[in-house]
Amino acid sequence: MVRPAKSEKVQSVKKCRDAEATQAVILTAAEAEFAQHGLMAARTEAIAAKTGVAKSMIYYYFKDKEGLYQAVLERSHAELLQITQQLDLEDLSPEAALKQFLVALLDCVARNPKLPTIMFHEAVQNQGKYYKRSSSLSIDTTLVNILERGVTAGVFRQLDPFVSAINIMGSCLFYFIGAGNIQQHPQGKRVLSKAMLEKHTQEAIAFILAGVQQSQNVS
Amino acid sequence: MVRPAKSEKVQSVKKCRDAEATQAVILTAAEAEFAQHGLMAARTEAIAAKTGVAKSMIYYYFKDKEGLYQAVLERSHAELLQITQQLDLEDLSPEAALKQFLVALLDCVARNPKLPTIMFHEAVQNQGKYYKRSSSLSIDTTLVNILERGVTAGVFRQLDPFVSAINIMGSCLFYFIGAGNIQQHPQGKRVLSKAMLEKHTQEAIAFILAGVQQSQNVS
DNA sequence: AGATTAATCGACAGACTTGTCAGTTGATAA
DNA sequence: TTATCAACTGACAAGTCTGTCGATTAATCT
Repeated sequence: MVRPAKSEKVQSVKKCRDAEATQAVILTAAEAEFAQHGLMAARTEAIAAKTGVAKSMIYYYFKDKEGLYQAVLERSHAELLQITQQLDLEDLSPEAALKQFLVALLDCVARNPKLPTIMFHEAVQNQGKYYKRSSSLSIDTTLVNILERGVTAGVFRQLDPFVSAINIMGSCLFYFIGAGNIQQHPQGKRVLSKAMLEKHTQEAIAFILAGVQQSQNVS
Repeated sequence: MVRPAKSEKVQSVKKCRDAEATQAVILTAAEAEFAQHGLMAARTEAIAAKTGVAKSMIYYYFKDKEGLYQAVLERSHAELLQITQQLDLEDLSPEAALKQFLVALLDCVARNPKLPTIMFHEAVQNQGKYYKRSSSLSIDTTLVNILERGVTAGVFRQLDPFVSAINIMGSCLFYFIGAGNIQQHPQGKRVLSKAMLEKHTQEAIAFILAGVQQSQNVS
């Protein structure tokens, strides 16, 4: 789908009728709409209104609402998919692997804060119909594997890798899902501000690493 | 809203036309539909189809879709609200209070596994419009308070109570949000089976308690 | 400059949804 | 038994939403 450079000169002048730019703004607007409402409740008219281009452009470029939805899904998952795939954790200790994994995951979602919400909608409403099996599954199994290794090696406590993987993902992603709703920031900082995103990353990593280790005093 | 016993004899014979029973089945069907789709994407026709009664009954008893939605919200939050309010944690140590809180919360959502999903939809789609401020807020501040006490007392590590409260809630609730989507159970057990719910409760409590404590080896 | 094609728009047809209403049926009470 | 009323139904009016189509405009090529 890469457009062949139709002429040698790269014109950086802002074009009025730029197919790629139009598709991009539609995708961005659609991402916001789908993140908030999900596939069914999203309104193509609302998406069009946010872009400034006519509603028919959606159908011109993406066939129908479903096509647009899939495009949004693919675009927003691309980075996560790529990052988790190029992660090579086999040689690391379970603790180091877990930390590495969390850093990558949290960094990725901090840059795509709408991703968790989109994933949620997809999972709940469409029961993952639009996931062939790609991202979220592979990401989950990666985490399960790390946990299994750690338990076997005795460096993690006797946790259930499957359930714990879900709970860990919850610690990482829940923040973003609720973000739109949470008004009460600690000292007036916006939840998705750079400072708060960094804080959340730190907190989540510390919390999770502590959570998987042997607790010192079992009461 | 308690119906006054219209006659002394309590008739346990199954009535064909029972207003309360009809409302109850509508509410239950609506709970499922709203949990999966949220307010906008929920279809009154789909709700009616699940109940077996005519669609117009929804409007007869609940005025409109929004009225039904609010009724569902109130009914599904009632228990959580009541449980968290009658929790008296002031006199307990931070650890004991946290454990107590988690037991109550997890027990409640295990009995109402659709609640987290409904909360999620309400938060994301409607930005909490239908929460006056009731349940989820008070529950969150309760947890923040416990964490603050624990940090001040030095029994918890130097965590950010606000962010950590969200992450903890994520550990507790995320399991239920994804439940409909997760097929792969560890040994073939269904995610919402009694055994798995109990396992999740145990795992979440152990994970969270370990997560808030000082980690033994700070690498 | 004129022709060609891709990008864009606005209006609209068709389908789907909500909410209403007039009428029917079963329970209760006189 | 009959009257009355609440519970209930199916058909439909009105509104909303998706997706299409012919017309229009900007860029590109010759």
